[in-house]
Amino acid sequence: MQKTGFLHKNKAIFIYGISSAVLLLLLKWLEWRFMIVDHAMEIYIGAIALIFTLLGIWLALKLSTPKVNTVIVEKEVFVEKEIYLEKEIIVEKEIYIKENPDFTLNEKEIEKLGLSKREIEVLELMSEGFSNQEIGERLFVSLNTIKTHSGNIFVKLDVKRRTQAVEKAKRLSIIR
Amino acid sequence: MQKTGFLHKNKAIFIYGISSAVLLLLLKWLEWRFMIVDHAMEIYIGAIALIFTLLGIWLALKLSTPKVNTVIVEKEVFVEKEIYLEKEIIVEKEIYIKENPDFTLNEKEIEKLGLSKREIEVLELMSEGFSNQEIGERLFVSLNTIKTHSGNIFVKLDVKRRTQAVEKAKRLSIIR
DNA sequence: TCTAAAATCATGCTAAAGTATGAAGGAAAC
DNA sequence: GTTTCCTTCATACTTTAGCATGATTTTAGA
Repeated sequence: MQKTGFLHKNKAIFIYGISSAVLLLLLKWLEWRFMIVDHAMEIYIGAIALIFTLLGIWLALKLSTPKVNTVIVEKEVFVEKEIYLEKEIIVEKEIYIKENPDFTLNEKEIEKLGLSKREIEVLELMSEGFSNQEIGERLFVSLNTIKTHSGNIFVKLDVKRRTQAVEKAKRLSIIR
Repeated sequence: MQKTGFLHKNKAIFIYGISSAVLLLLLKWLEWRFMIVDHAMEIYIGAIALIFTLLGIWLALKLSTPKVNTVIVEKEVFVEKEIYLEKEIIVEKEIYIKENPDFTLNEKEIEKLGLSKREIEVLELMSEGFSNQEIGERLFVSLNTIKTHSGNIFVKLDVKRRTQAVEKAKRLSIIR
């Protein structure tokens, strides 16, 4: 998994390495054919050039890779679902994103903003795309109540619209 | 278009190829010049080793640096101020949230849904919490145009509201 | 060059969202 | 026992969002 990933990511480098090797061989062959210079010397030089190029590449990658590895946090995983229907093989690949596994609720932020339990509930349903009416139905309260809640949420989050509220709440890890 | 794209993408490789060719010519010349000198060989080999090592490092860094850049994108969230009055020590903590580093745009999904470039743009601004009016101003088009776009987006995404559209688009990796 | 898709804009309308204000019951804090 | 905050609900109003429909202009592909 990691090796293939490495190969894939550094494809250009390997392509270069291989192509330069091929080119060197070609040049060697041409030299051999026309007997211009001493072969042993040329092969020696070529080998050194190639080896030290690869050494340089290896060195650079070895020294720079750790940086990348420490920063990468794998968040998304794709799950593919295939549906086969009778004779006609309809393959529908629906791709979902798994929920962020390393989500930690930012309770400190909630407290700082002064958001109540109920407001968080409303916020969560908002983020799932429910209308105020639907949220009210789910929480068994009236539309007006949800409007009041959402209004208070906007004030506390210092935003103007629900879309902004959701964006900010997610950014602050108040909701998933 | 494709050829230029290839050239552009592998620019570093071609630059490297050309420069190494030039270097080889230079070394060739040096070889002829110092053929008589005793320690020419050692110097020659050493120079080649050094130069090709450096070139290898340069090549590797050139090709791997962009990956590093895309990984460490950070977004400012808020500034937390803790003020201690007794000792008059003011501590400022800046807290950031990392943007998802391994986001890959799901172009297959975009194509399947038939979303146009402009619609994606509108979708992105929507996800940032902008109103239709504001989106229109940012894209230099009228409110009505954005309404048309957003309507088309909802149909294509099979949703009823903008909040749902944003939620689904994020889930499908159509937007960040 | 012709054509289909994309992008633009408009009007009229309905639905939903958001604002402002007030009020009342209940629980926890002081 | 009063105060404070949370939750609930209401009314009235403004703004924004969304729907349906039609039309024009660009743009890009066959």
